[in-house]
Amino acid sequence: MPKAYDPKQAEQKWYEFWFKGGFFQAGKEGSEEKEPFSIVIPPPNVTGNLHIGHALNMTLQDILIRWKRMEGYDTLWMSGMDHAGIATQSKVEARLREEGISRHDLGREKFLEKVWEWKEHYAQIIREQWYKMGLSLDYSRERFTMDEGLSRAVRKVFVTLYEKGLIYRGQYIINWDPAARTALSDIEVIHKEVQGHLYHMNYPLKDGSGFIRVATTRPETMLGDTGVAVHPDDDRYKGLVGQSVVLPVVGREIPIVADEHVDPEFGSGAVKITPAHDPNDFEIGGRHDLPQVLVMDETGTMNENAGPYRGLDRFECREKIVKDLQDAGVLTEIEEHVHSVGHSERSGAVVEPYLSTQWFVAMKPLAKQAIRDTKSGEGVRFVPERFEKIYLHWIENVRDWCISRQLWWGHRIPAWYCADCGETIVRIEDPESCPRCGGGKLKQDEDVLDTWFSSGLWPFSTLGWPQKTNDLDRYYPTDVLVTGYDIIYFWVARMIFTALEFTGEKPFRDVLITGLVRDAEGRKMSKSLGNGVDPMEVIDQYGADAMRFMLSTGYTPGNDQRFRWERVEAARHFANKIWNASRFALMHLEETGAETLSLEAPLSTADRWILHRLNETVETVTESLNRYDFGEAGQALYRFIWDELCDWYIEFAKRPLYGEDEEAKRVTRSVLVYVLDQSLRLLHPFMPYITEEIWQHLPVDGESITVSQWPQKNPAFEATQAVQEMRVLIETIRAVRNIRAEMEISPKKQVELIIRADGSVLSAYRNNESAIRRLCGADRFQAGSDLARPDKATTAVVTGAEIFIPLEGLIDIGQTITRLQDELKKLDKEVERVEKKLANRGFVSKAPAHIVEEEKQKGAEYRQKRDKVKNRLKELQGQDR
RNA sequence: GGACGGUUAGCUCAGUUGGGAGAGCACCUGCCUUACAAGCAGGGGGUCGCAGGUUCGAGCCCUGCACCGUCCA
Repeated sequence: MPKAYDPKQAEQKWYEFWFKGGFFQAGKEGSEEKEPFSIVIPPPNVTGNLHIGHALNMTLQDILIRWKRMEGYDTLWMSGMDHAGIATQSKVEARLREEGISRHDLGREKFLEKVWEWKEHYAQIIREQWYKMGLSLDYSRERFTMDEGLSRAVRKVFVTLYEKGLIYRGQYIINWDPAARTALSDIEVIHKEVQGHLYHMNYPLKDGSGFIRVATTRPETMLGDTGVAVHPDDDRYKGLVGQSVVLPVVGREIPIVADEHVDPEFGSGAVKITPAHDPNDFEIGGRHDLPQVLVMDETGTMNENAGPYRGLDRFECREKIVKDLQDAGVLTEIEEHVHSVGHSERSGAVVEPYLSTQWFVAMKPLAKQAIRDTKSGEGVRFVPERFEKIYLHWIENVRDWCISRQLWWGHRIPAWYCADCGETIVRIEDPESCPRCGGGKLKQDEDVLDTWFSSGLWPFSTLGWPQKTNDLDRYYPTDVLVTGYDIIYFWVARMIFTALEFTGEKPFRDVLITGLVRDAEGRKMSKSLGNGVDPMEVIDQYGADAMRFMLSTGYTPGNDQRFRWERVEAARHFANKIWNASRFALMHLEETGAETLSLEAPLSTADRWILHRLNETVETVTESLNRYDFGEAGQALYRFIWDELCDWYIEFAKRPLYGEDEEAKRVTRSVLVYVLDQSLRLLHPFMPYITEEIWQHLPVDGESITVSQWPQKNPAFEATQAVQEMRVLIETIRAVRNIRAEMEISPKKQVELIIRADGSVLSAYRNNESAIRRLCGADRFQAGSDLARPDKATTAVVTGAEIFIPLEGLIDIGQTITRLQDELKKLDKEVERVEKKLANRGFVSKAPAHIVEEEKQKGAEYRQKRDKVKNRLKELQGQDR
């Protein structure tokens, strides 16, 4: 094995091995008796490359799947991608634009061919990125939202909801994206605070008796005004209700109406009403039968109703109309005003509230069951819990969902209109003729469905629904969904509604919510800032395992994390550490091969200690994963492997391994192989490649670590005595090293070590003499209960023992005195603290007995240590004079 | 305006039923010691945002405030 781990060489090799071995495939022969465990992938958009957020999300899922697979479940990680309507279509259109053509030049059919080509191209890129990340997706089941099967599911849902009256078509104010030229749903609109203006205008009363003053942030919409509204209780305007004003520029006569909805506190208390360009005005207009006048077209350009402003962009129009109205004395005041303006989530364009005919889903009836479930505690469990409130608040206030999009790329709405009688026909199968008049002139609705309509069916449509397939039966409902908090409304909530409605079950038991991966400065990664991190670049530089470990550990669930290259580097160092520990182990295994661990064999203190600690680590890692606490699991593994296995166990093991005692060698090798094997298994879900690479070198049975058994806690490994002994040994070795460092004793120089102790502590020293000699750099060693204090020796005191290092006069005693005085100060403080606590009657009577007992023991230890230090000081100070 | 998250070592962050403040990186010192210099050994560094409260005991629970951030209206 080479000195450093080379990810590139391992990654491709093992991924191919796994892939060919079919380890990722669910429901293979022999898995019938296993319990199923399933996750569906949040399908990435086929728009392009995966970003680091995907890498995080996918890594977490892969950890869960690999872990459960090792625990013996029949695991399914459903693979697939999303057609991503607007996003994909606009990318393809942009590409075409470079060639100087528009989608209209091509026509619908030809354009869609181009999009399918694009899809195939990027799907392959995405698959390759999945491979590189080491993901154990079931590729044999990969789905696409526009597959035939999934499209059937979409139609089935659409038709069923239509027949129940939960899908309807109508003319309402929707959010219009003038750049993408399509309707949007409410949640596709991002509201941003914008510094704008409030324009005050005086509309002249028809009878010439004066003006009524209105205020607006959007003066260009005045062209579409069809009324002025005031609050019915507003005394200022009581006499004016029922009268008319003459709309400036347009000359239209419009009524003054009274409506409860008007806020008398805002502006002058009178508002202009533009029913075709504002949702509130639409409502008010409806109540008062006001006409609806659209003044813009679908691109945000003023139309023929805008009179002289026709042909102007809406923002140009604003500037011009403000000037004109000022000149005319209508617009009398402009105030600075901060208000919230909707922007398209996709195109970034300012969204236009726009009157148009669209399809909607009535959400309230669908939300009912989901709300009931959550309130009764039977709903989907959110991890972390706090996201449940966010979800609940949204479903309780959900509004109807505009699902039609004026795009070509997507599921075409299964509605046909009869040219002869005007009938609307909604069918799963394409109709041949009109069922009402028998006419054959049917035209399908031009629009497609919101992408999220099909994504909302993902957990069951991918498993074959509406057909009753084996997969659906076996793997549905799924166990957990892993996704970001940014799509709780878009996706998670909608999956829950539709699943409850169409399958009668929750789509998943738990939903694990992840935070965002931000840049090192804490900013959101974005294309415009150019601060995004490409996961492929990270893998290229540090390996997939390092990236996975960095992303999945060391942060809090649900919180954002910052991407820092130093942390990836630290993860790579960790991988390398394991690599070298394994090299060490394999070096000693070469000659003899495998050894089976036997607890009957004469195990050393270190052997029993590391097995005990392994036991605890198995428990911590398993329990943490059960809680989805990847950070804790990762930390436990890091500490165990680096601090305990490498820094202590292996150092202790060197004595027997390099020694002459063949039995001791055998025993040590058996423990080392066992602990390494088990550690690699625990680490495998996090770092699949390096663990497989090493595991394949180890003399253990099994085809692949991927399908090896997950470690179990072994009660026979309990060894509290060994833990106590190791504590003393480690404390002693540290004390000696500390002395050596402070006294500047060269690492090469051997010293003499005399330890005074008795009872079990003494036997611990005697049993581990050679390890202590090695790790303390002591070529002469004595331990006993009644050893004489040597002259000219420096001293340290550890729990239950005194340590002497004779120094042959080359060291000044003053240094030792200073060190012991510092030590004494610390101990005095500790003793004082404990005694104060124990003197507190409240503490002794109210604190739990075991806590009080612990304090007493600590107190005894500190006092004992302190007394020893004091005695030594006295002796030394006497000697110094 | 409402809700939520954050504020802990120079930096990035852990800290799970309240019981002696931790990690990684950075920093200082000494080491190419026969797994690993991507390493080893030793070391310095924090009034846990502020103010109250509950408790024998608060980084952790309660109240208020400040600042940063997110979502919703």
